[in-house]
Parts: sequence; C-alpha cells; structure tokens
Amino acid sequence: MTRLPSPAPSTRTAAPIRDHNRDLVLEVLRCNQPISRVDIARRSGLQRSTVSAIVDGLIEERWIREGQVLKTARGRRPTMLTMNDDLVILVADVRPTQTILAVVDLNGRFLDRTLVPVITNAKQGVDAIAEGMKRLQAQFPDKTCEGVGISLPGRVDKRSHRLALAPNLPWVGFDIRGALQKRLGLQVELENAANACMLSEQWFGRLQGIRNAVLVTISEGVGAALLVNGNLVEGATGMAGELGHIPIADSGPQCACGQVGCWEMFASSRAALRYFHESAGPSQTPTIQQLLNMEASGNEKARIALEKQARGIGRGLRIVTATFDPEVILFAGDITLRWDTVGPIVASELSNRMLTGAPPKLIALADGEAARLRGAAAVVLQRHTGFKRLTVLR
Amino acid sequence: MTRLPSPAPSTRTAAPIRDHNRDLVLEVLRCNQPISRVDIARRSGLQRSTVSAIVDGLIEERWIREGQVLKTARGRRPTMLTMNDDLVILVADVRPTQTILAVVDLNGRFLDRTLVPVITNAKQGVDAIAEGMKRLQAQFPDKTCEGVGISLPGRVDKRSHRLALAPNLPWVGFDIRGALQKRLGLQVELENAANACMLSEQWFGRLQGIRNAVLVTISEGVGAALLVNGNLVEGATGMAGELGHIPIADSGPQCACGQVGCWEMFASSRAALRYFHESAGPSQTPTIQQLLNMEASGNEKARIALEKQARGIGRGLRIVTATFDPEVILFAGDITLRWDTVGPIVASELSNRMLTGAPPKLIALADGEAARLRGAAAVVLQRHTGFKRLTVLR
DNA sequence: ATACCAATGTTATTTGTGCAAACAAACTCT
DNA sequence: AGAGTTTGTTTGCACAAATAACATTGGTAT
Repeated sequence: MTRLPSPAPSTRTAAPIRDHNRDLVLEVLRCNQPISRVDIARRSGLQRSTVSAIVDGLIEERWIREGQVLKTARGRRPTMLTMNDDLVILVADVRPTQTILAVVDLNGRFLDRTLVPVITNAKQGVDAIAEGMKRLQAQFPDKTCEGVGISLPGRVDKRSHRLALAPNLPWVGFDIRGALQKRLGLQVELENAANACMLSEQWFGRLQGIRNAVLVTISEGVGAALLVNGNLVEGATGMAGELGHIPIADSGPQCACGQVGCWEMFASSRAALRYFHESAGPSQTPTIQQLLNMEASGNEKARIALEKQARGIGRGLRIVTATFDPEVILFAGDITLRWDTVGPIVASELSNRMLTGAPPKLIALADGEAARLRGAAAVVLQRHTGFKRLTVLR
Repeated sequence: MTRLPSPAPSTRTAAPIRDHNRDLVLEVLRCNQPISRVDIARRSGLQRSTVSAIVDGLIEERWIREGQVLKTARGRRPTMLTMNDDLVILVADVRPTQTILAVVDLNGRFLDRTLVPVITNAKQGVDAIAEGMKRLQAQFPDKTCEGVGISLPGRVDKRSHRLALAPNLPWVGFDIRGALQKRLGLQVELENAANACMLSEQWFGRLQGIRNAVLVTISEGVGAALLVNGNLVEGATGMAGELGHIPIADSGPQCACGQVGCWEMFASSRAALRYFHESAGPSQTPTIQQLLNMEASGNEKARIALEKQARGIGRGLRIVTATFDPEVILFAGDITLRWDTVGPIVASELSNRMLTGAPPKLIALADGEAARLRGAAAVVLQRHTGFKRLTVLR
C-alpha cells in the first residue's frame, strides 16, 4: 500500500556499452599514443564528452595518464595521453631448453629479463619461476604489477587452466596457475606459445587491424595459431591449430605420433636435417643452427636441404590458405633466420594454386622470444580490458 | 545565448543493447516455442518487464504472436507466444541440374515447392526464378513475405553480392540480387550452398547451441562450410572453406583445377565411380545413383568403391579435425544415401589419430535439398534479426 | 461467500549510458 | 583588449533495463 522509494538498487544496465566503448578508447589510445582526447573522439567516432568521461575513468584506474601539453599554432593546447607505464606485467616464456622471465610494460617494452634453468619436476620448476619473478619484481619497487602471463610449449585447457598436451615438457596436469597465484598473489594467465605470438602481433605488432591470419612456428616441430574474425580459434576442446600432424603425403618417415606423412616430417627443422643427411651422407651431423649457418655461407647441400624444407612448408600452407583464406601468414622459429632463402620458395609454392584472389602476405617474425613474452603480456591485458578486439562503434 | 530545445535529435545510443536483447528474446522464443513471457525471462536472464516490452515490440512488428492461454494448477495462466507463421520467406535452391523454389515460414516449415528448369543464360534464368516466385507468392495472399533467400552452387562475394566462383553455373558476375530485387520488390540475400546448409542446422536443426562445426558436401565435388565460435568463417576474400582442392596425396589423377592430389579426387562421388571402374573394368558405366543402389543391393565391387571413397573422406577429415577441433562434422550430398556403409568407415579413419580428446560427432543430413532451402531462409532471418547468434546476457 | 495464496503480466520509478549543444579554458594574432 | 580557434567540460535530454510495487487471474482454505 505504501510505496517505499527504492533505497539503493545499483542497476548496471548499460554497462556493456560503456565497457565496450572503454575498450575502444583504450585500443585507439594504445595504437596512436600519445594522443589527445579530441583525437580519440575523431578516430573512435565517439563524442568528445563521452571520451572525456571514459578517459577520466581510465586515469582513475591508472591504465593511462596525462602527459605533456603539445604546442600547436592556434587554439587551446591538447594534453596528450599515454599508457601508464608504471603498470607492468610479469611474463615467462617456458621452453623445453630454457625459461626466460621478463618485466613488460603496457606498451610491450621490456624493462628487464632473466634466465631460469629448466627443471623437469613441475613443482620445482614453477617454484623457480616464482622466485625469479619475485626477484624481478623487487627491482622495480615503484611499478605496479598488473598480473602474470606465461607462454607454454603445449596446449592449455581453458577450463582447468592446466597444460593438456606438451610433448616436450613434463608439466602436464600440474596446477601451474594455482601454484603461481599462491606464491605471487597475482592473477596468472597461461597460453600456448603460438597463440601468444599471434596475440603479440595483434596487440603490439603487424596484425593491428587484420582479422584473419595464420601463424606457423617452425622449429623442431611445427605448430600454428589461427585468427578468424579477429579472434583466436580454440576449437571445441582447445586443440584447434594442431597443424604439425596434418597428413600431407602418402609415405615418408614415421612421425613420433605414429602416423606417416605428417606435415612436421617435411617442414620442420628436423626435416631439413634429414634432407641434408640424405645428400651429404650420414657422417655429417650438424645442429640446426650449424646447418642454417652453412647455408648462409654458401654451402650448396645445405641450401638444397632448406629448399626442400621450404617446399614442404609451402605444401602444407596450400591447405591452410584454401581452408582459411587468411590475409597474412606469419612465420616464427628457426626458419626465420634464413628467411631470405626460404621465404621466396614458400611464396612461389603458394602461388601455384588455382583459386583466384590475392595470395596472403608472408611475414617472418625476427624475434620469436620477444613475441612470446609480449604475447604473454597481451593475454593478461586482454583478460583485464575485455575480450573483443578492435570492434567498431557505439 | 538562447538555448533551443533540440527539435528532433534522434539519438540512438542504447539501440545496440535493445537490438541485442531483442535478438536474444527471439532466439529463446524460437527454440522453445510455445513459451510464456515469464519463461523467456527465466531462460534469457532478462527481467520480466524488459521481456514484456520487447515482446510488445516483436508483436507490433509481427514477428511473433500471442497463442493460447495455458491451464495451470495455481496462479494466473500464462499466454503462450509463438513465431508468427503468417510471415514467410521465398527461397530458391539453385543447382547445376535444377532449381527448386519454396515458401518457408519462420519455423523452417515448407508451405509449397515448385521446380524451375535450368537456363544457362543468367538473365533468363533469374527471370524464370522471379516468375516462379511471383506465382508461389500469389498462392498465399494472406501471408506476408519478409524477403528472398537464394542458395547458390558457388562462392558469393559479400561486397558486390555477386557470384565470384561457380564451376558449374555460368552466372558469375551477373547481378542476380539486383535483378530479383527489382522484379520482386523484396530484399534478396545470396549464400553459398554449404553455408546455407550450416545455417539451416544452426537455426532449425542439430547445431543449436554448438559453436564449432564443419559441414562437408560430397557430391560430384567436395565443398565445405566452417563454423567457428558460432559464426561462419568467410576469410579475407570470402573464399574460406574451399576444401575440395586441398592436397592430400602426392600423386593420382589430375584435377580440373590443374593440381594433383586434390581431396576432391579421392572423396567425391566421381572418385567413387573411378574406383568402381578400376575394379569392374571400363565397360561398366553406372551413374552415381546407380552405383549407390548397387551397393545397397549387395554388389561387392560397388561396396569396395564406396569404401575407398570413405577412406578418402576420412583422410581429408583428419586435416580438418586437427585444424579446427570441431564438436560436430556434418555431411551432405550423395554420400548420405549410403551413410550406414560409409559412416562407420569414415569414423574409424578419423579415430586413428594421435591427438587426445573426444573425436567429433559425425552426422549425415538426410535431406540436403531441404537444408539448403531452409538455410536460404535463415540467411534472410539473420540479416533481419541481427548478426550475432545465441550470445548471452544483458 | 470471503479471505488468502500463487503465479503471470504491467506500470512507475530509478539508474546509467551516450549524444548534442552550450560553455569554459587556453592560446594566437591583430 | 578583443576576435578567432581549438581543446576539453558541463548540462539537458532520450532511451534502455532493473527494480519493486501493482494489477490480473485463477484456485483453495476457512
């Protein structure tokens, strides 16, 4: 009967719109910094007043900060905004041979790096990472750490946040995330190395604005990450992108997976070594590095081996391009060291295909280690700032 | 100085939220009809009042209608809501051999079908479709037509709305959409046949709630549609999913595309005929239909041919599953007629793979024609009701 | 009969969001 | 000093959803 005025209902109706626009502002700012509020408005299509309100919030949350006031010819001077590089992310690139730790700021710049030895025992290995990160963090007492990102050489189950498949790292099933969170008191994110590379390029590199891309890592094995419509493809069980073991030939040496004809057996660095043995004889046993160096200094048999590897790569990529029709294909791993030899061959293999349309652009990543580390940081940023990338408009 | 009250500013700020929730309500209603307002609220997570407002709008727009009032034990009786099946969509399934026209309601039910002869001349062919559709529409004067959807045996360029690639239909480049819109005065949407099948299953069939799936059409050639994260994959230039020509073998007969080893040469119905010739001799020249019938009645050589084809299919699918990790793989085309023979072989080929995780479920579509027609309707619905599918929350 | 209960559906109020336009600030040029 | 220009802020408005009170519609207990 008596109608009480509602006391403090705290509705959060239009929140998704504001979140979305917040992410949009952050995206525009990140990619164009330093930038003024008005310029953000122009580039995002939002109203100046809206941008102001959102920017206030972002400064409050310490994501961004006001920088210098620009000198212009006429009118009020714009105060430039930048990402707040007092916020940092602790990242690790875990590899079978070594683990690298680093401190990365919001712009993907490295403040410091260290090395941690590999420990096969999962608990001890993760402990060593935690210790190293603590030491790193202590070196920057005036920085605030936003979170921890780990790049791993295997598949991460998105539900349990554990390694589900990792041929070269015996940490499968161990609760890496939980252990680190407990030791460091920070939010931890895990991601597959290839996916991390892709995210690194999307956030800080050459994929800005690109919606469809494939990234192939070519080292001892072959791995891949897939970007479709601006999002990483996970698949139903998180296993999408296991391209190393797609069958591309009827015969050939048996793969560790038990099958015959896996792409990996024709396109990996190991395959290049096998090709070299076949022509130079079994007495020659260079490492991959040595083989690449031999080719660089003009060794003909090394060149032929790499050429065969390049054709193997191209063959599998024909499958990938027909399937995805990507704008860009990125390459990471050993092979990028001799890309001036391998790249053109891969490109020509790829152009021998029937389908119309421009072939995808091929790009070799010079520094895979940096990409994995930055990618680990990008995972953390993505979790904190919203999941959509570069979506447009209000 | 004088502040005029803005006359007709037409802000549309919160429109995307309303649109999204409208789509959500429509989705919940469509999949659970007949359903009451309260039940929609429960299932969608929206508030009852919000649902009421949106439902009013949908009734106003004639998308849905109130139905019978349910008898319940206690409390006010709910009035059930259903899709308004006075709204229909005119659809066509254009094939190289024949074109079928149909009238479909919002639930994917067929009200009528007709046949139109194939005319190689594009203008005349489209005219024939327009005439047939006009006649069909005239049979249902009390129904309102919402739009026109066309399934085509080729790739549709999303920008120009024209056929960009169609080996078996000489209508490439002709403005089918423009011509039909002019003749019929209705919005027209074009879509590739495999994509149409996928959409049909997503809207009306067995893909409801499934986010990752692959659909393979196996007839004279091999085609595919890809569903990733609930959306069809288009690729950078709209060519994604051209799986018929992925290389799966080193050797074999040359394909029409000029390459050797295309999947199509091992998995299509034509491949099955070739296998049959190889064992039964070249004097035997059955059609595909006849071959399938021979197998059904116990012909051993026909069985072997289909078995070889099944292995060819499975081989390519190993690539597809490794790449996408789909929950479901759907099959359409001739092959589904003998699925009880072919299906188990494909499944066993697929289970011989290293990667962990449950293998995808395999489903054969019994009636590809109906799927393409319903899919053409789904394209129209999708354009009219928003592009996102089954996204959650407020 | 009357009061009460249990559900469904509606209405009024509150909150949060963006836009548009007016306003304020800061600086240059004449 | 004052006009012009550009940046950034304030204010009033429209719109959408949440909330909670209210209305509706039947059954059932007293």
